[in-house]
Amino acid sequence: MENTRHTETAIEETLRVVGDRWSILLVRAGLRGIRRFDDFCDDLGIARPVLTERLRRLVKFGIFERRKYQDKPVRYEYRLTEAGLALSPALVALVRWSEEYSEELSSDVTLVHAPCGTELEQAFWCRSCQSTFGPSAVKGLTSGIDS
Amino acid sequence: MENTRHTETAIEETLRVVGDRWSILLVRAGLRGIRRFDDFCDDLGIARPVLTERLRRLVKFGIFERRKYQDKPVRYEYRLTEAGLALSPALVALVRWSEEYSEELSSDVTLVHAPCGTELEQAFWCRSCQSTFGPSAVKGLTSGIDS
DNA sequence: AGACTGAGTTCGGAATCCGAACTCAGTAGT
DNA sequence: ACTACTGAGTTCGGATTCCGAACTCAGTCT
Repeated sequence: MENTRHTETAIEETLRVVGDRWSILLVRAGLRGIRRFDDFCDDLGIARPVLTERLRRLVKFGIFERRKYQDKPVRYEYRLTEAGLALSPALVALVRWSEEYSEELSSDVTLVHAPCGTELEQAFWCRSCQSTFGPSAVKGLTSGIDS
Repeated sequence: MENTRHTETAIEETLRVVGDRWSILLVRAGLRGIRRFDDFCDDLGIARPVLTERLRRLVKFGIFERRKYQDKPVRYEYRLTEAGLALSPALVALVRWSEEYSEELSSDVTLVHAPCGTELEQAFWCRSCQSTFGPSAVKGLTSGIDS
């Protein structure tokens, strides 16, 4: 059995940035087109000081970009960067999980394939095999899951 | 523009369970085969009282199962349930994101397609079109993202 | 002049987090 | 029988983070 002691892996690092109660929600709000401080604030119900700090951090890590959109009174808005948009697969995975496993509470918008309206599934894609596959065929993720 | 006021959507609910600094890491440890209290504890470096509370919560929400594995001194371990395993796509998405966008720090194990060893990609799958597609073709996720 | 807007800051108190030390039942060694 | 050890937690006090409510500050609108 190999030893994976505490060398601060990449996901650990990532989750230190994005793994709190608000960050993913902020990304989602960003995807929904929200850009301004007050809008984030009352869409999510996040406390203002926390929002300030969270946005600053997400900007620092390149997930949002703070952009001036007006001069007269200087005003800034927050937009997702490419890296921020790239979090959408993770978000989709979470949305799908909640649809499937969180019985309680209102169901969200069901995600569909835009061209045809079919509910989507999520898969991994192997470029060289030209095929899709599920989590159990991913090496490096699990180890010794039986029952 | 529609109004998505505060009706506590499914992801919000989900992130209240899983969206803290430790829960996803615990799921990942579970996937790596870790099951016992002390092992979680020193694999992740999480404080004991926090681990206790977190595991209790994850059990309550059906992500882990607390199972007795010994009687003499009664001992319990924690195993991922089906719902817990179903979080792996989200985890994979995060791992892939960190590989791609978190330059700093040691890179993790690269995830590969087990049969052939090719680095995997993640995609959405439309059963009716029999094709894969990316986030931009998902309706219900974004709205008005331009640049 | 007075009210309003947007993007924050500044409070004080409440909830969480942390590490270190302790508990408790049983087992192993001498 | 005495001591040490194991695993799964609890109990502490102190540090950090969170929260809502109220405030600021520049500029605009009426």
